[in-house]
Parts: sequence; C-alpha cells; structure tokens
Amino acid sequence: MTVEKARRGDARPRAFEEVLARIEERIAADGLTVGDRLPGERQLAEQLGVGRSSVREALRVLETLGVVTSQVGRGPDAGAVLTSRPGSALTELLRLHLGLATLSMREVIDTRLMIEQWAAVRAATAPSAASTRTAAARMAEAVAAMDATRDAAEFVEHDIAFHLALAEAPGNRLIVAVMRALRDSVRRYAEDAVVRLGDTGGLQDDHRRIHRAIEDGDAGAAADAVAAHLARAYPDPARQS
Amino acid sequence: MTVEKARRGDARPRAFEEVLARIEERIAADGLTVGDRLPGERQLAEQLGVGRSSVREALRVLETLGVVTSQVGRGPDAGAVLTSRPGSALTELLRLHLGLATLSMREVIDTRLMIEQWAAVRAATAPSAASTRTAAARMAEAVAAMDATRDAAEFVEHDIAFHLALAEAPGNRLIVAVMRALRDSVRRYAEDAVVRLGDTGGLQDDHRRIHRAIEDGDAGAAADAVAAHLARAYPDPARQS
DNA sequence: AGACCAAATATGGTCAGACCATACATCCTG
DNA sequence: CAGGATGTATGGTCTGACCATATTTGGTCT
Repeated sequence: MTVEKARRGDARPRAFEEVLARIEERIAADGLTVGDRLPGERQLAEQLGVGRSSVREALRVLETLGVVTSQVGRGPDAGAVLTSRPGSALTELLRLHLGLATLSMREVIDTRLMIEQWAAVRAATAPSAASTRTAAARMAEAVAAMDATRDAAEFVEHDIAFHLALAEAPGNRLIVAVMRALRDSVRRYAEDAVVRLGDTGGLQDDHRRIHRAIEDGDAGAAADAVAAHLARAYPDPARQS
Repeated sequence: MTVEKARRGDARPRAFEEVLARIEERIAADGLTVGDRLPGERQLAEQLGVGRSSVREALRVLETLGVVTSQVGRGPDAGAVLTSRPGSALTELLRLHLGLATLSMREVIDTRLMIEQWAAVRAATAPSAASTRTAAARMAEAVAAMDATRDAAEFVEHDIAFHLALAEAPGNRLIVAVMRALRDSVRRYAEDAVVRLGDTGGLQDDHRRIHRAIEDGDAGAAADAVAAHLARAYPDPARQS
C-alpha cells in the first residue's frame, strides 16, 4: 500500500516539552543567569500542573544541553542550578554521531582545519592583542612540554592544549566550545596518529612554525603552517596536495 | 564490594547514565544504524535491571542529541528509532545559550563568517565538483527568488537558502549542521537587518558577487565577497575595517 | 473473496506514591 | 560553646496504574 503515513512528524505536544518552554520563559522573564537556582522538582511539578517525572525529563534535557546541573542534598548549592557548559553537549553529540557513522572522521578533521586556520589568521592579524598574547604564551608552554616527554598519551595532552590555545586566541567562546568537542572526540585517533608517525619532530616543527607565524603577524604563513600540520597528522587519502 | 564514596565533584553514577552507556554499547556491538529500532522501554528496563523511568530519561537524552525519535502506537515504525539529527540539538543549544547570555550574537556572526568564507574558498577551489555544481545552482535559484519578492520574511527565507547552499558546497555534514543551527538561531536578527537596511540591492550584489567568484574559481574573490557581505548585513561596531 | 468494522495489543506518555541517599540545617547535650 | 544527634529538603529511583495512539488481528457482512 502506498499510503503516506503523512503527518506523523507533526506536533505531538508532550508534557515535558511544555515544562521546557515554561522554564525557558521563566529564565527569560526573571532574568535568571548562571548560578541561580530553579525551584525544586516537586514544586515545579505542582506549579505547572504536571507530574514530577515530566519535570525530570525536562530537566534532563536542559542538563544534556549544558544549561543546568543538579545537585542532591540540601542547601544553597542543592537543586537544579543554571550553568553554562555548551561543550559537554557538543562532545556527546559528536561522539554519538561518529558512532552512528552519521559523521565521518574526515569531516571532523576538515572542520578542525577550518577552525584552526581561521584562528591562526585572526591571531596573526592581531599579534599584540591581549587574547593573542595569552594564547601565544600557552602555545609556547605546550610546545616545551611536548619536547619534554616521550609518552604518546602525554604528548597528545599537550598537543591538545596547544591547539586549544590556538582556538582561544580570537576570543570566540562558541568556536572554542566546538574546538574542544572536536578534540575530545578524536582524542584516541590522535594518539594513534602520534604512535604511527613515531617521530614527533615534524609535528613540533609545525607547532613552532605556527607559533612563529603568529608572533610575526604573518597571516598567510600561519594559515599554511596549520594546513601543513593537519595534513601531516591526518593524511587525507582522497586529497593529494 | 568496592566502596568508593565519590567526593562531591566526582562522578555520581546515575541509573539513566548507565542505561545510556549500555544503549551505546548495544548500538556499537549490534552495528545498529539509522532506521533500526531499539527495544521497547519496558523491555529495556527489564534487561538492564532498572526502572522504566530511568530508561525514559536516557531515551530523552538521546532524543535531545538527535540520535533517536520516539513514535507511539504499534508496528514497525513505533518505538525508539535511531535517527540522525545533529542539527536540532545544535539549534537548541545555541538558542538556550544565547538566551543565557553565555554566547553573544557577535560570536555567532563571526562563526558564520568563518564557515562561509571557508565554504566559499573550498567551492571556488573546486568549481566543477558535483557538490559545487549543485550548490551553485541552488544559490542562483535563491538569488532569483530574492529578486522576485519584496517581503522581508520571504527574502530572509531565500537568503537562508542561499547561505545554506553555500555551506553545503564542500560536502561536510558537520559544518552544514552547525551552519543550519547558526542561521536558525539568528533568523529574527536577520529579518531586522533586512528591514533596517531597507534596500536589499546591496545584499543581492554581494550574493551575485559570491556566486560569480565561485563560478570563476577565484578563491580570493570569494572570500572577500563573503566578508564584505556579512560586514554589510551585520556591521560590527568594534571592528572598523 | 473481499471489504469493512470491531476488538486485541504493543507502544510511548503521564501521573501518583513510596522509598532511598545525600547533604545541609537545626537542635540538643555536655 | 563545641560537637554530635536529629531533622529535613533535595534529587534519584522504582512500582504500578492508567491513558492515547496506531497497528494487528479476527470476525462479520455483502
């Protein structure tokens, strides 16, 4: 039968969605901000005329999205507190969709290349900005730390710090959050890459080249250095440049 | 029994998190993919030795992250089905964090600039690739549709289509998902921008310039055109270039 | 046979109530 | 006044029940 099941994707109002909307309204109306507390689950349920389980599902969604965290017990810190962790949600998102093969590693690597090139160009364009200075200092520290270790896992940790510092240079929290999620989701892959390469000297040369280009304010060189680095660490079989 | 009391900030293992992990394992082990069904809530609860409410909270998380959708009723399509919608989660994430002032509009606009420049350069570098051809055609359509309307809301709809087509040119689903979320979260802001500008001729000139640069394979011109376009649509008071 | 309608059933959605574990608040004792 | 015992508010979890929905099943009528 060629019957279209049609409209089943449409509005099916669920109680927890209503709760979600009401909580959002409340946040906006009361001007709640990070650190403020929401009413207790039982109280919310009564106020909104729903069961406590529906309230809990709504809070679970907010927690997943990094907007609240829940603490048990009693006192000022107990209950659902507004927070701000866009990063954990992004990380979960990437991890799960990578697992489902909805996203490929190549797409993740390409996205990293986009972000890091952008950040490097921005940083090199404003080499004396405060955020660039901080980032450059942390990048230098990370390079030194990578020099000082022979352990692959430790090397990767400092490598992550290096690239995260780079992404933080332009001072865009959204991009930092995305970058952090990307790095977390490819952490294991990165270790494999280090082990496979064996010699980390080439990677360190790249790191120094990136750092120097930013210090010199040479945006073009910075972009090239980042591209060369990612091409070395994650060679793309499909693209031969 | 290994008693670790778990200090305050440590992992507080919750039943639904265990369920989440087990479902993930199951997806990986059974090689489940988009379209496959998970067992029913009651069955899962029994298998995992937890209450149904805990299973439901786990499923709510997965639904929030765009990994499953739930359908009521009976039959092959009922129950929790694996899907792939990273976009809706990203949109919610951005909307909520913009509401909480965790992210600023400027950061969102800057991220858009990054993505669109990257996409334009990629497209211009491979002007004859299939994905670029498709994208260019849709961009041309969108430009024509914008020419044909005087309604701000309708203009914005086609404008979104134009920019989304641009982002899709390189064929990276992750970046497309991010771009879609960004556009959705600034939709209202975009309408205001159009109304404020009054004349959409300049925007259309930009659109044509972007499209032409891609057709001509001129990566530099494409990047410049995108930057000029976003600077016109969302002037940055802090940056005077 | 076929078409149509009614009952059975599987599924998610929701609620109410109970109980536990936790962690601060309060009170009582010495 | 210090320190422990008790109280209590909070989230976490389970159970059981019922509802709404949508398919499946089976029976009945034409």
